[in-house]
Amino acid sequence: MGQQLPATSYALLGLLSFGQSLTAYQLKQWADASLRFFWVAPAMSHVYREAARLAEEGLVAATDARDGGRVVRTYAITERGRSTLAAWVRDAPVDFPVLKHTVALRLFLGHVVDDEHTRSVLDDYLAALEHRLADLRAVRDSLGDDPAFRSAARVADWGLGYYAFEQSAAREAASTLDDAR
Amino acid sequence: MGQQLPATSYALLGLLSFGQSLTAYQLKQWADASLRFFWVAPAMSHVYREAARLAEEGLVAATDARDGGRVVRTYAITERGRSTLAAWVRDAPVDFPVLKHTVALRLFLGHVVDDEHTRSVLDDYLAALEHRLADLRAVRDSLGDDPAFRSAARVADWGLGYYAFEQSAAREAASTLDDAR
DNA sequence: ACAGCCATGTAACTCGTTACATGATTAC
DNA sequence: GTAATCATGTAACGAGTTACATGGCTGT
Repeated sequence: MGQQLPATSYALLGLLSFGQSLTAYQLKQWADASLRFFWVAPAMSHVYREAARLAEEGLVAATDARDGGRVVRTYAITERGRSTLAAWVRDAPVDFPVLKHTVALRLFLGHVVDDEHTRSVLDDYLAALEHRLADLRAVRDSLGDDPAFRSAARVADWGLGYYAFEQSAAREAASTLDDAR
Repeated sequence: MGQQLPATSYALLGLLSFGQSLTAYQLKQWADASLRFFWVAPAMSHVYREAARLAEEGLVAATDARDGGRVVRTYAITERGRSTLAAWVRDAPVDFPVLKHTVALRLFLGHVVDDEHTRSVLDDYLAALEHRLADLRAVRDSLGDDPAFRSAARVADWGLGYYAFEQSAAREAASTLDDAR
């Protein structure tokens, strides 16, 4: 009956709160397609460990099914899981987002290299942003205005705004670099 | 001659690249005042460990001075440290920022609670943002337009823009919650 | 005298990663 | 047949945290 799980556990538990039962493998896929935009996408082995822990805590129920020659383990959220999750979403104190922004760190240390190098880091970042933005846009489109995914859609919109901001900030930083010459 | 250090090591090494020698304690203070806005602020004990490692690698040089009855260990970046840092800033592949955004996660899971609870999470977040923004604004002001801190100032501006974006995104999310009623 | 900050670390632990290992199913 | 994907895990490690422990200096 351990409480106060790490946030990643709640994140995975949360993926099971949308109604479907999922295998650890599928959980990882959903994490890559959704959590990744505002949270860390946990490694496969991490997902297996977390799923096992949630099952131990009784927050999810595991069902083994035989699919031909192999056994597939599927997880479903339990009543207790649902209420534990709700309590966390409702009552946890807000904690401030943590950013691990390597590009910003390298910009911060720009004085140790020539500006053209920093400039090219920003260009690479802008290219990477383009890809992420396309991925997220696809996710957002798939959510549509289905009321079941309204909360997810809100976060997707937030993410789209964030990426757009990152683009403009990177472009702005690049232009101040160009001005400096 | 270990290479490819974790980014946090480069971050701390980078704090020593601004010209001053610092104790581990001061390193922690500088990290809290600067890195914190776009990177994790490492725990005190973490800083001590990293400082020791950097010294072992020859990237920083430690000097012990006697200050009355106690010994104070001060770190300065070495030539090798400076070139290692520059090589990382210049040549490391861009890696995409990772966000650990608990508020977004809770918004994502909004369907498990009543909207008013999600709404209050957003309000708490807006209040926290206000504080952060004030802190960062003070940092930004202290940098002025001193050319020695031009790169740092660019990142501070980026951060200010980010917090402003977060405010507008949180307000927007809050207003779609209100509309839903 | 006492509080609060400066200063330095160690120990134990958790989170999260990469590497390793295995094997069944599906599509070409 | 063979490659890709589905599926499940273990082992070893590294990053980062909190708790613990110590003691000097500084201001009131």
